[in-house]
Amino acid sequence: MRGFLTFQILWELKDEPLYGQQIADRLGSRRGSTPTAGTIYPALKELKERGLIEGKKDGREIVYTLTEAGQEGLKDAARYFKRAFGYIIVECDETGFCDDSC
Amino acid sequence: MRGFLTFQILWELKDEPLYGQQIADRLGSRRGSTPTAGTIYPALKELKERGLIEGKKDGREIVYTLTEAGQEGLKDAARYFKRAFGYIIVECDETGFCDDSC
DNA sequence: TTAAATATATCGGATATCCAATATTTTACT
DNA sequence: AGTAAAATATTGGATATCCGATATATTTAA
Repeated sequence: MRGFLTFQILWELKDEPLYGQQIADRLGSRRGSTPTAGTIYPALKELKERGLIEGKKDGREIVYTLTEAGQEGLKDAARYFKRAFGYIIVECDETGFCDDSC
Repeated sequence: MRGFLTFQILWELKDEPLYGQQIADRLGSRRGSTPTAGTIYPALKELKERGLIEGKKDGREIVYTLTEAGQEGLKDAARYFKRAFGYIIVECDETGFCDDSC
């Protein structure tokens, strides 16, 4: 997995199919700022070309789902992500370091 | 905070001073591959120029510590990181999705 | 006091990331 | 049908990221 954007897209598709704008909106609610069209569609295109997601046209939307390879890829990426960065989240919670109180 | 590298460097310095190679080795043990000299030293230089860390020469090593601004910056970055990506770690743990058993 | 090892430093370049701007397609509404 | 809105798509470019190669300085060991 290269970037966090594609990883996070796969993650959002883990449990339910979504179309482009929905994905962008969800990432926006996580990150604080919503990825623009120029960000999200090239990322979806790349994931499709790599065979990790597939899109099905539904009206004016294209609904994406994980392929078999996408589920495997997501699993690998999630394991890596957890191993590489999980300790930060854990330590945040355990020590209260991330609490944004005054 | 821009990248995850600088964020992770600050995080490693949170509790104890470290010098460059130590930082690289720690990130290596987290990530699986150790950042090279061409990666770690420019990153340290940038953090120093932004006033987030300061280095003190100790023999042939330069031991870095967080500045006041660095602690604040780390706190902000950690909060963002947790909000943007923490749910992935949490869900990994709760659902067992990241378990790398067969 | 050389020689090897360790740590730091910098430069060039390949690749990744992401956005603004623009365009096209499709649907919804009148 | 005609218009507005929504979703998708693409391009160009600015910036970030990171490594390989190379170089310098310091320490340790022979």
